[in-house]
Amino acid sequence: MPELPEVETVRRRLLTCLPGLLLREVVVNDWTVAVQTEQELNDYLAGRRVTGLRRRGKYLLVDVGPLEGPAAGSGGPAGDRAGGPAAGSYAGPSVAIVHLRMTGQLIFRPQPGERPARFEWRLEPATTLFFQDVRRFGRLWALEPAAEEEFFGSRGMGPEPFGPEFTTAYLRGALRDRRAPLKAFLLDQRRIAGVGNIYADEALFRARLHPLRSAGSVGPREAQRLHAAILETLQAGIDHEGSSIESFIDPAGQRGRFQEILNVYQRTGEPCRTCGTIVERVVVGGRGTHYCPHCQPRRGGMAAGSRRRLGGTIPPRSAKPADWEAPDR
DNA sequence: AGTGGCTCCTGGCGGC
DNA sequence: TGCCGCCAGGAGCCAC
Repeated sequence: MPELPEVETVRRRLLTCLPGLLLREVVVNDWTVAVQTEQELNDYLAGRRVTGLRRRGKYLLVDVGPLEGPAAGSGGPAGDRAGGPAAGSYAGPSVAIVHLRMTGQLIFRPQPGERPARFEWRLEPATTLFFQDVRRFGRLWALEPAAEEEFFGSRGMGPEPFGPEFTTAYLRGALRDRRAPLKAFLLDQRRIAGVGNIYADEALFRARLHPLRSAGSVGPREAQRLHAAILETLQAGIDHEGSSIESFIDPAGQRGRFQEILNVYQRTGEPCRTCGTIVERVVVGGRGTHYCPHCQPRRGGMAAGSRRRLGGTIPPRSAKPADWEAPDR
């Protein structure tokens, strides 16, 4: 599932082929992914040249320049408005915002693939950017650059992990007095933008913190460890071009490699790579959560309800399998 | 305000 | 073999 490293991988790949191309037309084939009408999307995006690609948390932003061609000086594209807030005669630069959610894929190629594209960007010279999305959770928006701040502000997006705001001091302050489990805290985009289920589990393992510890129980040194672990885990994800656990592929059809070095995520019942203890799974906030009970001990305050979730007893440390060998480190 | 739970959505999988 | 029900999860929404 696309999280910050996967979206960053998509951004970097598109950066090699998309800028400079003219977006001729946006075609919407599935209205569940389009928040606006096709007309409005085209009012903002059609007839414009791609000027850049950015990322904000798990959102991909495609910048386009002002309207080009014969329509540019004549009050914008023709055609009846289909309703909703109108771009009208807007001819300035715009930004397209894409969220891949669970299974969204942006595929850059000349021909459609086997799966139906939820939307298509017809480009010049003749190529198309296809948006495929099995579960149809992905979304596309188009707006004026001036509306971008409001777009993210209304969602309460937290700081970028690699931005200047995300410091150890910020993290300590954000954790303070929160009773929610650490895992739920990391998934909350209002606290830190871009962390999802895979990288939350992996960051907590790296920081040696139990996912059910209440956020407020984390001490200053632990917060420092968590801060470093979040950055290291996300950077490792980017370096490995994302995790292809379910369906992630980048715009060139390449799979990521981060799943090959996962420590705990979806490794329930397998030995921890560090100590050999069997990796366990618990549900936190409705999300599958994986951890090593030895490397991520329960000491420190546990979030409300977590004792019951774990059955009220400390799980016994599992014996190392006979054929287990310590990995080279 | 903070927190937890439900919902959307569909392919894959286990159980019968 | 075929059918049924469950599971996966990002983010928005709602209830407490």
